[in-house]
Amino acid sequence: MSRTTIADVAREAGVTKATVSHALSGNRPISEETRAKVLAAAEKLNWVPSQSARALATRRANAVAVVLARDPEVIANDSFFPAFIAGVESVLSETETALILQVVPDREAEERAYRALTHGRADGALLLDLRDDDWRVPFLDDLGLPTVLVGAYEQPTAFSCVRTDDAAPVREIIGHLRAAGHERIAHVSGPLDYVHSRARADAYIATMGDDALLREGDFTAASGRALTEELLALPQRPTAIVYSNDTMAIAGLSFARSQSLVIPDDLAISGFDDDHLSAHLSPALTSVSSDPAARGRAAARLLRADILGAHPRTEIVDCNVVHFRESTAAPSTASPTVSRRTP
Amino acid sequence: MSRTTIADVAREAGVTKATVSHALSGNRPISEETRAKVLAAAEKLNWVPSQSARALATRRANAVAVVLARDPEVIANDSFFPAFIAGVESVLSETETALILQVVPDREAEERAYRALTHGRADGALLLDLRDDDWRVPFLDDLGLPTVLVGAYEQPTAFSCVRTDDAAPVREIIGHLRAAGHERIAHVSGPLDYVHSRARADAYIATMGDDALLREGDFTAASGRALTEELLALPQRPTAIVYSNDTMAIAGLSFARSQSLVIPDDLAISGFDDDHLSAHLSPALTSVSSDPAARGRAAARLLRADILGAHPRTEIVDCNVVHFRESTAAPSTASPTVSRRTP
DNA sequence: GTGAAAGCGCTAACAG
DNA sequence: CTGTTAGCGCTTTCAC
Repeated sequence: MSRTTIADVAREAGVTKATVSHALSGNRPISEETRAKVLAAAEKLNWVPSQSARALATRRANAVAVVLARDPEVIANDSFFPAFIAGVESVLSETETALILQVVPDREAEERAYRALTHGRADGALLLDLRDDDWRVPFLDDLGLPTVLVGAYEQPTAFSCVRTDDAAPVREIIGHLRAAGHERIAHVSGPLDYVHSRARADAYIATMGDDALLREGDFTAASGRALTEELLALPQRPTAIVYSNDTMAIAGLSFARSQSLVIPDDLAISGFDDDHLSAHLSPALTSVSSDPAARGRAAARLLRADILGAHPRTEIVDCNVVHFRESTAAPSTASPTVSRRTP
Repeated sequence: MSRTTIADVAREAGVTKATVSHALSGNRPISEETRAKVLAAAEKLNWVPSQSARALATRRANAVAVVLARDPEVIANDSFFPAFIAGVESVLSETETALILQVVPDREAEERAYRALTHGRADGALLLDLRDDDWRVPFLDDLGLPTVLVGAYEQPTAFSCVRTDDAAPVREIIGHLRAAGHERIAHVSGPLDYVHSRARADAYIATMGDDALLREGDFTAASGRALTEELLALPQRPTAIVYSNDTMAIAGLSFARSQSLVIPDDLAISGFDDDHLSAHLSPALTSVSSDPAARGRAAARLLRADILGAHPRTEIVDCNVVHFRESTAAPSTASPTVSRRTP
């Protein structure tokens, strides 16, 4: 392992440890000459400062954390997460900051995880899957851990926040469906205590005027199927269903088909998240893409600023784009189109 | 932050720091009575040992790393990765071990990342996306970082390895296609320097007898489309194409359709990885599921053992299952079937 | 501009 | 069974 330490480098360069340290950090003026000597020695000995020693001395871990309290199966089927992480990483790597990922089974484990992280493992955290009145927000505030909320958290908070407008695409889809003559438009939401599910459902209710055709799912294929079955069994069945993710939409589409309904003639369908395969389904699925990587980048930048002591702020990353495809096309419509950016 | 230290707890409990340390670690016999006092004090002061101090003292980071040198877009569209990580985490969380994720743009950055990790950030690494003669293998060996290879690495190595049999499902699919009367069966592979692409392509060549209809793609939809176009333009076009992932298969399927070919009547198609939407396509896509979570768990367990000083060993996680669906069904075949485990 | 020395918070000999 | 004493490898005052 790391047998060579800063002392070896100092000896090799003929200076003291302090000089080596400063030559690398630039925290105090160093003559060009000695700096060169130090760098040469470091290079020669192939030395890299120990992160753990540095973390202890500076009280900074140079790492941020994402703790996920999700079922592994849900993680595996989520198209948002990997792209989000990729975005986060692209920013963190600029400053040699590591990303610590932790998946926990329950709340107790999650609290323990955050406590451990706070004490020397991470300098900040990214909070996903926000819920109304999320317990983690005051908890992390208490812990004093810099945190960025990803999602439209409504309660007052001192944390930075990356939001998107989830309502606009819902309004746009419903508008599109209505223009095509649809009146009985249903919505299959995600769990309504998630703020993003809630925002979409609220936009649906506001646009439709009531929640008679709203059904609460849980983002799994199973719930998409079950709720579609329920909706199609209504005396006045809906002619269109707006789903809160692609997985549920596909499951619903399959079920509707198994009942000999033709999509979109008998039933129009739209999803959310724009899974990379959705455009290739047949019929191609109308969905909302949301540039998770852009949101990851924004979140990472805000967190970095917060850790450095900046004032928390909210950034709106408006990247939701509705892709209208065959699953909502009127029978005559030929080629799929992409809408402009949602306003 | 962590203002309370082990000294505070020791004072509160009326013992020394060493006793506190051992009361928690169990590294030496402690009377039930003092242990209780210590735990009570720790609880009261809400103390959690500092990871960075512990890491420095024990020369162990209690973390393992995964470094990914991939394009963010590829990460976002990969169905293997999130499930694999979830599996890894399920094992790591048992021992409070953190997972450090790092995405790097190029080889230079990757080397730096591994160097930094070795020095106090991580105790081991998981290597994905293995290539023939992968430079990382000797490099990490040099660094002395315990490592587990995920994939069928063929060169001699002192590292532990989690392998699967990628050849068996390819043979099974080709056998199935031949039984259905197909003779001109093509293969669109991933980059052939990836060991898993290579293994699948080799199985294809061995089974077919030649590589006349083998085309090398890069796992992206664009390459799937382009190579399908190329294959379908042949004087004697193939009647079946075996793709090395679902993304390329779907892109190929879309293209074939745009040429008015009927799937599977005019062209049979199969994928790999069994994306969660693949079963819902129309026609449903024949694909190979490989339980990435199981492989993640196996890799994490091997790595933990290696870090503890166990002898490296190779574990075969045989979890590839071919799901025969409509895209390879003979026109008459009614319902999709699932094969037995590949032998 | 550089050196010397004192920690950061914990673990691990070594005593007793 | 418990206390004492050194460090782990770095950063950071404080002198010079």
